[in-house]
Amino acid sequence: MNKRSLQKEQTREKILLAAHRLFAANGFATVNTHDISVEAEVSHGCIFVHFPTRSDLIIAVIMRFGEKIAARVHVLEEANHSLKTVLRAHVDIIKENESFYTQLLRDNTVLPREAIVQTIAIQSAVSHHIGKAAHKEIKKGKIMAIADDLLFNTWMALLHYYLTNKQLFVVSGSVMEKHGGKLLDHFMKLITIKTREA
Amino acid sequence: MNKRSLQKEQTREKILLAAHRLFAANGFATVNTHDISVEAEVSHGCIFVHFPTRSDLIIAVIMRFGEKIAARVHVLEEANHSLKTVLRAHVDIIKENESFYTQLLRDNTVLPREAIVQTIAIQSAVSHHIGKAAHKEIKKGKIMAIADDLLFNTWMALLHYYLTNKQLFVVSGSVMEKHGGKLLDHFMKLITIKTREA
DNA sequence: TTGTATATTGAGTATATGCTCATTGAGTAA
DNA sequence: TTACTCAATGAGCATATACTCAATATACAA
Repeated sequence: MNKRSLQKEQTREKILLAAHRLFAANGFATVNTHDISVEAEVSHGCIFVHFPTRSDLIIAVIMRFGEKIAARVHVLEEANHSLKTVLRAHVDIIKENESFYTQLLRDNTVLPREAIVQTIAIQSAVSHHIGKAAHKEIKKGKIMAIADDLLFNTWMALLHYYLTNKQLFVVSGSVMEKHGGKLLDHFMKLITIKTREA
Repeated sequence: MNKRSLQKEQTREKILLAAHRLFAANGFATVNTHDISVEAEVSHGCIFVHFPTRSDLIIAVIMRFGEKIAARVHVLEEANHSLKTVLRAHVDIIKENESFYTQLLRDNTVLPREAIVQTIAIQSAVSHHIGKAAHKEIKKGKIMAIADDLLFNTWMALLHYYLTNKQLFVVSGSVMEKHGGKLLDHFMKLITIKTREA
């Protein structure tokens, strides 16, 4: 690979990273291509050399994010984790990417179609692992028999509610950091079958 | 009141109703003032005679919506309803205003600050009634002892998740119509204390 | 009936922003 | 060294859209 195409690759990378940072901080709707070019320290026109349209750039940033998350989720595949372990890992993955993930939820309606498909794909992967772990514990009689979709949706709903309404729960910083553990315990308590002692 | 100011009032009303209809159908971010003037059958400039800025119009529409909901919620005040009855009423109120309410959730980030305050006020009113009904049933030992905020947030989270991700649950029409009952039963099952028979 | 007040109009302005393209200059191959 | 290639530039274009304002039409007061 020669110096020229290496340089091009690096510029593309700078733009992607700058866009990711700005989207995570300010959302997809408010960040414009000019802001991105300044943050990436390239000219405005340079953006369009690498990405034909603003939408294409957004899609590229989200696709890359999706791959990163997918790789993280994939680690759950091998081992035979308990439901609580899987959910804790889920919280951790979100925590590591909280800003960007939150904007993805908040600005979902203004995203290009391909980007929305990607966000759904991420959730499907998570759903698979949660469903698998839940099944085992339902069989063992540890947790209540709840339809797959309701169990998953209730968990996702809780996380998404805290993320998208962040301002209600923390002044600044990570919601998952502050409330993730509590949410996990709460959810487990709701679905666990209480065995009466004595 | 003379004919002239009556006419003015009617025009203002036409604009508010038209804006409400378009916002409910297409969201706050995508509907522009021109579309609203066409829907209201007034000139574009007329919008700004009644509302100095687009934001002011949005705030007016949302304030009116908030008052409408508050009046509906207020009915719960008097009687000594069970938690399930209160939640069912909540689902019904949302169902009656589902399109607009959903857009309010979806476009929350692009709304003017005053409008966001209003949406929080609506939720506070509901929260109050749910909390009151829940307390009684916790005392009676019918439902689990869960912190007020977690109980309310879990319920809101479920509803909001189904509303904002509508496309996952219905092809068209009302999500609450189709899933409201199921969600209610599911939530009650989660928080109810299971008494072992025999 | 006539003059004034005002609700409404719609062409026009200001601005934001995605996108283009002729130009530049550094890298590459002969 | 020289001719060519192409990544990068940034001034400029096209469009969308919130908002203005002089002109108009209608209601009201005398």
